[in-house]
Amino acid sequence: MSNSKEVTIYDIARKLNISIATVSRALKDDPVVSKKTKKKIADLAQEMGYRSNHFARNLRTQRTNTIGVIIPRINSHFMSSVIAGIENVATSEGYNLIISQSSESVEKEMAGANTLFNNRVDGLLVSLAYDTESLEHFDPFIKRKVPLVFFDRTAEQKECTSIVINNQKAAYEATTHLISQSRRNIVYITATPKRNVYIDRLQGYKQALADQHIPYREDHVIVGNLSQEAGAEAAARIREMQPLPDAVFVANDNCAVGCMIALKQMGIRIPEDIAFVGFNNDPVSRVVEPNLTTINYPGYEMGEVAARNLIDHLNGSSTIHSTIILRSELVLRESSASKK
Amino acid sequence: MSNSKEVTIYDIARKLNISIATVSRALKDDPVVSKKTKKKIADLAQEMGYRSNHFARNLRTQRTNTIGVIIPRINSHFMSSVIAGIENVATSEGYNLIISQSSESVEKEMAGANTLFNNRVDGLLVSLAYDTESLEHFDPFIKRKVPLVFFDRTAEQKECTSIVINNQKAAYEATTHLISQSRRNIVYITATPKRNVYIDRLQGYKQALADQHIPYREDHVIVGNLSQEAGAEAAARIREMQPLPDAVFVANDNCAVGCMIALKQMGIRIPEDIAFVGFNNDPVSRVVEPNLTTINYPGYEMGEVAARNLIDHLNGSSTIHSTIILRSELVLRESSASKK
DNA sequence: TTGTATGCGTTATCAG
DNA sequence: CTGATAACGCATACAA
Repeated sequence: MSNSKEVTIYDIARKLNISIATVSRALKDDPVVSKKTKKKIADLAQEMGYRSNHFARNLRTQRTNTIGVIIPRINSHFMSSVIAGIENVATSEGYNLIISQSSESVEKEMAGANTLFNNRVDGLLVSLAYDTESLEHFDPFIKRKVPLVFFDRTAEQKECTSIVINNQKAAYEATTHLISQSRRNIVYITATPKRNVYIDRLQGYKQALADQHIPYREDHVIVGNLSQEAGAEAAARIREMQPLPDAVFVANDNCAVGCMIALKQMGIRIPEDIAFVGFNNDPVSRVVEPNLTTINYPGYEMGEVAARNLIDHLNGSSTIHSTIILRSELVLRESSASKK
Repeated sequence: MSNSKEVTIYDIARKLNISIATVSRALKDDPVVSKKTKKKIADLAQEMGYRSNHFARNLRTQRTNTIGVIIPRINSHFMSSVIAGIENVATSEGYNLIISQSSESVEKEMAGANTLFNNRVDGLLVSLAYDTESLEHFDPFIKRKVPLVFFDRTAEQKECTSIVINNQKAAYEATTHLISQSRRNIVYITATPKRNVYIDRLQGYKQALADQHIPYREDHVIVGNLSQEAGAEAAARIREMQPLPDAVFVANDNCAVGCMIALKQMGIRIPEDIAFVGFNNDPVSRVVEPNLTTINYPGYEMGEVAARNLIDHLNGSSTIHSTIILRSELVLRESSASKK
């Protein structure tokens, strides 16, 4: 049993007394080679444990069948769902995935982009770090015509598709919903509004207030990193506000939950005293008490759509959309019920 | 600006009037080439936008600098933490990751193994699907001496390292803790005890009962898929038990939470009527009310250790451990407080 | 310290 | 339908 040497098309050709060209063609299922020899070759390849050498092939064809993914953090419910969706489509289409985390750092994002560039990925899926501003580190891809698809945390970039939800509309609906529950003193907890998602949500919040003739108050916007801890800190600030706000809209369920728990410990009742709406429809939103009203953000689907779009692009079979907007919707739960 | 053609070491050599061998060596920082020429080459490479061709290199060296990962599901808190840990170590060591999800299906696991084999990954990190029994699909790797590291969901396999926690001990402690809180009628919710983790945990549960002279009752073991829904179904069964159990140990926080919520809706008080202990220290365990006592399972660390071990292995710098056991510990919270 | 020559396993071009 | 042969870009044994 010779198990330490790879079998190549040369080995197959030799045994069958034919040329490597024919073997290569047969293995590719090229219609030009006869069914008979094809079968012979396939059988022997199987028997000898042949596996094609991707490197030789890639070296020759200049393609890698690999997709690069750059994301801020892999271990959040939303992002891991996105990845799962991407993986699903990519695998079924014969693409491999190389994943790189930026950990919300521009430097790491640049390093990751560089690595993926050197790996010659066929295409790139990107969700940007919080404070990425310049997109220069993606120039090499653009120059080489490597297709780039942004999702969730996107940026304006010529010739690149973006996959998003309508963040402004979602935030508008969330806020309007709170107002419809007779809340008028509505705090908004968010991350720094630099990135599209946070800019748009803030916009939606403001617009909803304006449409209902409620003055926008800057001191009602609390900026943090949207962690559970940030939620608890926000709770402390809310506690001090005069008068006590009667609603809180949070750009992230996790943070909302941290805030709710902290407020409850202070004896504040939810939703009686303060109503809550979160964002993402993270599993915790159905565990916290009361259950959290939130925006359903279809992560898995977003991953599938992003991967599908990129692959279509690679196959040349894609009309280029500049932006794809997925449906999101408000999920009503107890945390935003009317005041008693 | 010629941006459509890749620059190679030939281009550099030609411009500098030296041989490609020297360029190749300089780029590898081979000590045999003089500092001066090295500098010249590095500068020009930079200026010309040279990037090394991994495929040509891999074709030559027979290494890929790629690690394959096979996991049941990427979108759980535990697994995405593991992946994050793996990614962190792998990237810093210059390895790429190819990730494949089995979705708990043996077939997909086999397909994934096959793909990764064809991709000639240098090494493999695996967490097995629920009901994988035969490990034949990993034979190709073993034959080719591709190192294999199992983590969490492991199996006995010669020459492979396993990274685990002491599941039996953890379950033993959890159960003993419940008994120490004066609970004696303890239900255990688990997945089918086929895979090591579930076999060991069941063993720990039984042992704890035995050591405290509490008879083991088969009808107190509820088997399901450990989802939140399974937890709710388990709650219905628990509700029917005569007498009502006074404690529940669950092999997974998510499922525990589903069960708790369902029981609470039935008017059963936690922990007064029934105490709970979960497993994993998932974020939901700190959100559910009362907060869930659980076993802290260090996912991120497990990912780091697994990747580190594999890479050490690849570098030949590893003493081969057959099993590495990470520390886990019981985290006490309100769900398992003493009866009033 | 540098250069020459060869092969890694494919695919693609041309000729039969 | 099949075969011979030239790239693809790099690393390295051997020579100088």
